[in-house]
Amino acid sequence: MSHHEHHKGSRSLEERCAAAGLKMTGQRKVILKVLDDAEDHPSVEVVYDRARAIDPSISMATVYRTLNLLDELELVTRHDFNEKFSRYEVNMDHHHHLIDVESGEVIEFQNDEIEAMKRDIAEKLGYELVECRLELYGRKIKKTGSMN
Amino acid sequence: MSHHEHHKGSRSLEERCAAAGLKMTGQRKVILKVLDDAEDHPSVEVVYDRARAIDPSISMATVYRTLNLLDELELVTRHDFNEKFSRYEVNMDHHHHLIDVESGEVIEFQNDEIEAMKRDIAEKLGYELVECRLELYGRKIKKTGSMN
DNA sequence: GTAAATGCAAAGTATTTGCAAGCCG
DNA sequence: CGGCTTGCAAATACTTTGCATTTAC
Repeated sequence: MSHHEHHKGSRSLEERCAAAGLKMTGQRKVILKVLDDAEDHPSVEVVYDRARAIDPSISMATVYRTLNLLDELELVTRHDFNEKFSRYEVNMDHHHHLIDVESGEVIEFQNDEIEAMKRDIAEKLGYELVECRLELYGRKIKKTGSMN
Repeated sequence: MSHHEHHKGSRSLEERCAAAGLKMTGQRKVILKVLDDAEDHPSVEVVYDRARAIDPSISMATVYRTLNLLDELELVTRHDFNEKFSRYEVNMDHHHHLIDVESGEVIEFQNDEIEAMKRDIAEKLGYELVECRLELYGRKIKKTGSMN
């Protein structure tokens, strides 16, 4: 299944923003739709491009301001995958990322054992876990035997 | 024990750099010493300040160039702890970080179970684990009962 | 109507780089 | 000596911001 079909209560970003009291301007709607539709982890630049494809009047500043706003509201998550810019993703279910070091492809995964272990480790160090970031960087394993 | 007393074969950064064929200029020696002595995870700015305290002629550009060089040689590790700048750390034993969200304090930890699990997850996704990044962000737990 | 949001351009930060001069090996 | 290093300042790259204008509610 496509992983961005609003599992989380089936509320679109737009609905969640409206609920937060944000004014729904035309530009905002477009940016939110772009984010909602994204199946990847777009950079600001990419969000900007996709938004402009719908409404060319949208400015970079608005994209930045909107993303910062959404980040503060915790409606999106900002990622720094060892690049010089940020990537964004709508905050749906909690998960981590495996980044293909060769292609840059990002794969999402989730693992309950890891979740428990993280909380455990933090606790043992005297901390309550507030947030966390786990990124695996890997190289695709070539299958041997069935060489196609 | 202080964790930077050269466990890794007891070789100082300077020795490891010389072995890599780098020219040992005065500035470089100072920067390497600053890094070797650091018990924390200093930003470029901090490395710069500490280096200048020893030799005021050292420039920011040199600090940046040196850190990039060391990073390429994998003699230091660059971290992005959700700040707008990078922090560096001498590459000793493998470990992860717990960052105190209130004070910014960074605590190092290591856990074999997590290591195994990481490799496992990557493999199940068809990847060979090349690198990884695990950061826990937490809030210090206040002890109840013994209120001091 | 009013506060919030926008576009533009200018400013800000962190980092990199071109170039002439300096220094290690 | 020759090439790696350095300092300086200018250039980059990403992001933020001041301000006048527009817009949602």
